Amino acid sequence: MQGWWSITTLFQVEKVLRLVILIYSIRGTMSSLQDKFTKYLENESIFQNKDILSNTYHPDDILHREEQIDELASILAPCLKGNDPSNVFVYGTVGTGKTLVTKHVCDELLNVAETSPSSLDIIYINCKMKKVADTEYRLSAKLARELGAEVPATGLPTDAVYDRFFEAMEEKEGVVIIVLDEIDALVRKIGDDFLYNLTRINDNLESTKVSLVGISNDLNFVDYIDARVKSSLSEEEIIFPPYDGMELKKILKQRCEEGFNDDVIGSGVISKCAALAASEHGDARRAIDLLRVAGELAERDEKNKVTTEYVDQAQNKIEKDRVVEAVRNQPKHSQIILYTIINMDEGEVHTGDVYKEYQDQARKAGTDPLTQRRISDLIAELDMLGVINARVVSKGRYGRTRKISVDLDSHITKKLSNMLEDKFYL
DNA sequence: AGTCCACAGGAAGGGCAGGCGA
DNA sequence: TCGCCTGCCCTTCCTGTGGACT
Repeated sequence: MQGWWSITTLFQVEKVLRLVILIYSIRGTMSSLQDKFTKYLENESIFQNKDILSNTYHPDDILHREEQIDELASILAPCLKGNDPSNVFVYGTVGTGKTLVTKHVCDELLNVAETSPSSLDIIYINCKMKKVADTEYRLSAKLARELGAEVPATGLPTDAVYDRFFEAMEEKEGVVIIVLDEIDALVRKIGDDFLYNLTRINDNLESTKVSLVGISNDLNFVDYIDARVKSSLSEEEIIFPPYDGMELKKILKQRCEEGFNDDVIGSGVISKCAALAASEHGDARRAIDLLRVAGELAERDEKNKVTTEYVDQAQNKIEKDRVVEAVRNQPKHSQIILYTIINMDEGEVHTGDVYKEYQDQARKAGTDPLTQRRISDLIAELDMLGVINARVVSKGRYGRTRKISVDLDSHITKKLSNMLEDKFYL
């Protein structure tokens, strides 16, 4: 028999102590969490109705878009008498109210159509949504499903899916309006053949009439589609100009009145949000985001007033969240490349240098490196995402390459680097 | 003016997984 | 079960590019 202070006993004592500490720390954390939640419940929220500050909220009164609403309504009105309206192409930069106005007019149309003799169906598709309109198969399957047909996620020949879509369309016996939001993304992914077929669909249908509403952020989009599609799609065009600072202020004021409690918004907050958003192409979505996030940050600090300092913090937070989320959703090798670029620490680097370094990092992460061709595409994708800045340059007889740099704040790159380091044990 | 470099980027196709229909 | 079809990720092969160098 060993003495009281034998090694085994010491280990046992240590284990018991660790357990006691763990229990106490868990109990401590739980009680502090409970305190936090209780305090949160006790504090009065600065928000009256936070949903109003969300981008999915549809206000009854859409400010500064009366002209566009009226125009779109006039174009689509013939469908109430069973006639096919002209195709419409709606365009304007991000956050100018295109989708909001289109949905608003469509909702009103459906309301009135309930009492009209002819049948009306409206299909709304956001072509930028992943797994929805990134292939011909998926888009035609989505349209067919919206019309009530059953189409499997894969397995059928594309022609068969087209057939089901046409059959479902024919069965409607009325007017169908197809709204394709972010239509430029659709064309970039699958070309304009599908769009051509859609614009010609009325030639092949007997009892149903179809009208297309295309919505695009890209003002030059129509320049790179087939001329026949262009003339057909752009029978009518509605342009959404960016909001100016004053218009944004009115929109924000409207949302503040309904979204926040009285006297919560400090002086200069609305003006600052409006000014920041106006400098980014008059983006109302951005302005509302800034306001909401500023409110959330103030509430987190247990303050009952949103000040301009919180708007600055909100601006940083939105940018940081956007980048981190975008990177988190990237494939493994894109993340390793980004980690490589961030840590090369040379300001601007070239594709060849990045590739050499990436090969080492990929092996460290326990994976086989991809080919340079594939990496070239992944670098281009990161550039498209706005995470890095990559521009093609010629170095004369030393070749053509991309100059790559990270175009982000140092605290964001640090956060990304740590996140990727932990993930891949680099 | 011609050559050369180091890629960019298009096209074609392989391999795999998932799903359908006979 | 098997053949066929899809999407996705990737490789291989190839042509094109633009400016420094000769």
